[in-house]
Amino acid sequence: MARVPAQVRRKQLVDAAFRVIGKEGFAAATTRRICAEAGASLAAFHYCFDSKEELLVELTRQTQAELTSRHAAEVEIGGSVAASVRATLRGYWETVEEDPNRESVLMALTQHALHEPALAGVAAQQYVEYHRVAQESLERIAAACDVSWTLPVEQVARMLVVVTDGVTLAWLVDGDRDAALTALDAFADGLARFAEPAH
Amino acid sequence: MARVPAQVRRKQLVDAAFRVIGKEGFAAATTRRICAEAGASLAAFHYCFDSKEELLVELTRQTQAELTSRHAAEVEIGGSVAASVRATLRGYWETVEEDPNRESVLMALTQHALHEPALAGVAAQQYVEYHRVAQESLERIAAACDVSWTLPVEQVARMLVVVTDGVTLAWLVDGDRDAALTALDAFADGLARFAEPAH
DNA sequence: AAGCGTCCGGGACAGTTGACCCAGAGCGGC
DNA sequence: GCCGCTCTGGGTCAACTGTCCCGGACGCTT
Repeated sequence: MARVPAQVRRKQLVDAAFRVIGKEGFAAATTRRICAEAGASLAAFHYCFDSKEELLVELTRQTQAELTSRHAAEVEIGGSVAASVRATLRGYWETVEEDPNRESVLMALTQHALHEPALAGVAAQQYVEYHRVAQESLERIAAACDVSWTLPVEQVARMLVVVTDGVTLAWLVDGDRDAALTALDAFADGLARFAEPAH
Repeated sequence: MARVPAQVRRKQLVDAAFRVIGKEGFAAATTRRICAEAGASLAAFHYCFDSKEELLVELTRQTQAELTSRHAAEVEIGGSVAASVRATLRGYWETVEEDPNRESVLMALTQHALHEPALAGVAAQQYVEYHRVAQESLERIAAACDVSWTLPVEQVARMLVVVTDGVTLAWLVDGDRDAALTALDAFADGLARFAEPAH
């Protein structure tokens, strides 16, 4: 087997875990399965990580970081508020379709974190981050379209996250892409009505 | 140990599994842990169920049945559309708060089902059922308030489910009850705007 | 070429898991 | 009483889990 620096090996293992969970579910992500996917040995695993838990924490952080970094990517904003919200939501959807497993993995990790004290903080922080990114998007929209939100912006941000999570969950279950996009657009219109011309 | 008819034992085991998953997560739901919670022996388990999987299927069905039966419970409808949608969503929220674990369990089961061919159908059907119940509620509202939906009702139904799922998921993670209720109300107002006076 | 820290291979460990088995206890009907 | 069905106790099984260890291979520095 190739000789690889520990830090590179770490990333290989994290990526392998991501693939395994996405393809076969959280329960399938045993140390052996992950190592096989990464083309590494068990010894390499425990050389790089003190425990499986440590791998999981790293995986959660990395997956979340990837997601929010894409969210932050620029989407064309301007014109009507509805169009801007729509573009934002569609931007999110692109990241989902780009790697359909990412959301599946994130849900599994969240689910796991709810009952694992060591991960609880990570999951909660993950959500704080989501809300922050959503809020930023909304503030950019308000500035670009010269409107203000009739509800506290944190509240609209939470609604945005609710929509993305809910739509994604439904899509994971029934795989109805068209319905997901339609719902996303309709919600965009709905949310846009919480904006009024800035005075 | 008490001598119990097999059918009663089945229900005891299903209920026990529900409690274990709710309290300690899906991974903790081993046959032994479930039996301990139910006060039964492993032999009793395999006398009642051919396999653990069978227990899981039964659990999914039962949990889902409980949920939808509560949904169908009457909520005061009438007055404005917004008030009716709000009452509907708040009715849902009551069932969540009544047993906070139910949603947690349902999410775990859904997550599990996504990667377990034997359960895949169950999860998908569960969602079909949700949409059906949501659609019924919307149609009752339309009739009671003498309005019609400006979007296909199946579409609004999906949005309703998206909202409940999304709000619930966020709440499971951060436990912010007030934010959940606020979001629910705001979404109710938003959804109500997809109604127009019947002509 | 020698030495040394970094990394890996294979094997082993104790613990846990789902599943199973069989002898026998309880209880209703004959 | 006895029979037969339903249920239970305790034990066993192979498979799998996360973790650990030790000897040795690599490749850089000197």
